[in-house]
Amino acid sequence: MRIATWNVNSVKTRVPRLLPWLEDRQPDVVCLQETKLSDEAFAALLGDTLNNLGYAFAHHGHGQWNGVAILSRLGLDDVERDFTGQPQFAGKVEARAISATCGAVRVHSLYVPNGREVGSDHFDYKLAWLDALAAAVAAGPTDVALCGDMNVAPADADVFDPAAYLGHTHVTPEERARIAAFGLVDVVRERWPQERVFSYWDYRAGMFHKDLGMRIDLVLMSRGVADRLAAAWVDRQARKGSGPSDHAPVIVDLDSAPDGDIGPVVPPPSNPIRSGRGVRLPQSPPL
DNA sequence: ATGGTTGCGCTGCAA
Repeated sequence: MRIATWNVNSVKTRVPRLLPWLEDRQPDVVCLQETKLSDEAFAALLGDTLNNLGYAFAHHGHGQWNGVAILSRLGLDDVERDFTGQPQFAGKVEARAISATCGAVRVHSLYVPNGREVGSDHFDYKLAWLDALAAAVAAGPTDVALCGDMNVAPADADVFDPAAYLGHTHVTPEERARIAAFGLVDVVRERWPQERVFSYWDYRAGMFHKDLGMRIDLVLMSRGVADRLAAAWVDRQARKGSGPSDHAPVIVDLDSAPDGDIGPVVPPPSNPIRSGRGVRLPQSPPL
């Protein structure tokens, strides 16, 4: 089971990158963020194409800003738009969260508020949003994957220069405490504990070329799901070339569930992180 | 090449 998450920064603009990427990477479940479309526009743009590729999909968007989706060819059940207690901003619940059950895992596609400036109304909104999400997830199924643009770098190693971010959002103790409070496994960092691995690079000033980025697109899994990990990596190829998003996809492969309800039963390896079993693409270093 | 970029949507804001 291959799960991917990608902030595409406008799915309409990104169609020429998204469709070849789906063909190349063959993800079973895809979480998209910043689609910037209404549900109707998303269905009109991609509905037939996705169905022909074997994906069911659920989209949640109001157009122009935000917008999230889940694509799945392993089932897409009990779709929920927003989450219980989701805070509003400027009097509105924004389209930043959608969840569904795919292959016995409760999958969330999330676009956490940016926060803008530390101490701003938007920053308070970000913290409240993460608190409410944690409560909602805790009340839900045990086997869970939070996927998306969390807009938080969990540790100093997740930014190119911690000093450059002092006083900025994405790195404050308050934001990092919210990520830790989920009590979930950050699977890319667990798999690559010492590597320089980013998922976002500003478009400006040649930041990607110089590999000056941040790791803010995360896959956070409950322990039982993370124990099935076969691979976890950032697909930097998707950030290269013409017309990329400013974010790269994160791709996670899971071995079959112990109950064998997805494909053949495979006993869990004694060390699933290092075994490399089930890898369908080379475990290239994240650079 | 005297250059912070891109997307949305039409003016400047959000990221």
